[in-house]
Amino acid sequence: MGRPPSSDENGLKKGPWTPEEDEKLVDYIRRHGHGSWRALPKLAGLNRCGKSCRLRWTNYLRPDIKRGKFSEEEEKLIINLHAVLGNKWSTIAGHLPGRTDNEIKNLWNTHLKKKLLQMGIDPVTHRPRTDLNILSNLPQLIAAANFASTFLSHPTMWDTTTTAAHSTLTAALQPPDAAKIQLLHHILQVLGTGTTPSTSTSTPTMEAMLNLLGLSSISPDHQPYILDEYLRLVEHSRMQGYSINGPVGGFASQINPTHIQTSSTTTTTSTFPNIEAPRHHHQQPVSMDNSTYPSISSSKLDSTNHKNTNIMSMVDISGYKSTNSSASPTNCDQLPLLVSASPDDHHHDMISSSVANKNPSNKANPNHDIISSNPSSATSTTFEAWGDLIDDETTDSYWKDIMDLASSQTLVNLVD
DNA sequence: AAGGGGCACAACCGCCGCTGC
DNA sequence: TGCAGCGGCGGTTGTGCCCCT
Repeated sequence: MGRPPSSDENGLKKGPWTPEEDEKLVDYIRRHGHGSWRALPKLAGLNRCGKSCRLRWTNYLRPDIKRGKFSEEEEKLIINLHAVLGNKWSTIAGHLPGRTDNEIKNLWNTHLKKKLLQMGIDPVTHRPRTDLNILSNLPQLIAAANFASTFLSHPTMWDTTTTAAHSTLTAALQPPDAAKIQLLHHILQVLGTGTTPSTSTSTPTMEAMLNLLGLSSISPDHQPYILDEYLRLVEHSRMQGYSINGPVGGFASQINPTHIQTSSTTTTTSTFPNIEAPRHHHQQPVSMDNSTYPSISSSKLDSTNHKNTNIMSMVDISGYKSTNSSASPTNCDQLPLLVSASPDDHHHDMISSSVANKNPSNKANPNHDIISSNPSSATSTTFEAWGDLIDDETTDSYWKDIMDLASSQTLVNLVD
């Protein structure tokens, strides 16, 4: 462990300390105190720089150092303190007798950070991870994708506003992003059922589907139409050669219209007539086929019976709610407070964390009250949400994080 | 049994702020 | 007031160990 023995340009030794050096240092400090660290090495007969001696003493040789595994209480305390103080390791260490800042820093970087990430908590902000904020926007994003698909298929529907959205969305739906769409489907599938298609025997209700897709604010008259588009998008992805593997395919098959149920009735195949039978527009890309929507006139959702089975509420970050009102350093029984994950916070988080990176003193988090995420109050429009996503220069990292997330059981745990 | 990857952690590096001259 | 020295701090690196394949 440590580094190979080496020396700097002044001939001073660097690297791991030998037992002899340790003994010399301890012996000297016991008899004389450390005094000036700069002068100490010479006086103690050490061929080290003062800084190296100081670090060795404070991080390793000090007699009051408690070594060994951190207890669960200590870990909780560190998390709580970090929520309040940020990366002020020395201050945090001051609250843990016998522990050094270096030790705590190492523990944080190798252990606690991952632990929080696994819990879906951003270790920097101690808020629900921003990718989860993105996830809270996914219904809107998917709805936007559906609209895009709609516009692609119905140029006559375009007006100046939608044309702009269309071009944005068309770009967003280019092949490289088909994989993203597939991933979105996958995630939504997980969010929607809390299980994988291969193991799920449940069928989503129409209400659940609509909420899942963020369509609750859309006129009920148009909802089946949009849903149809959604399924068409899935099919389109298939047709484009972006194989919709298990989960996504399972998702689509789960939405078999013959099994979609409203809260009180089972819809008939007339809602999605193009699902069961081979659909002519499956034979070509979504792009300009304006002969679709055979179902539009006949498909009517029972809008009077629109029970709001809000699937997204299942991933409401209120699940993270902490009951304490302040993250007191002395309260180590609870995990640190978490704050709003409302989509509005997203960019704010990005900015503040960016500022925090410049100014460590800003890393400390105020003890905000928790506001549960509310997809309905998300980014003002679906197009804006989509635009935000695809315009954001950090999009790639979001996707990476989402992929990480999707590959873990975190979401399932959240839903649970 | 061997190799590779991840983890743990000691140690180094560079910057910042305080203090004394 | 400005500057230099020093201590302290946070970030990063490098290496041995351990576990898994």
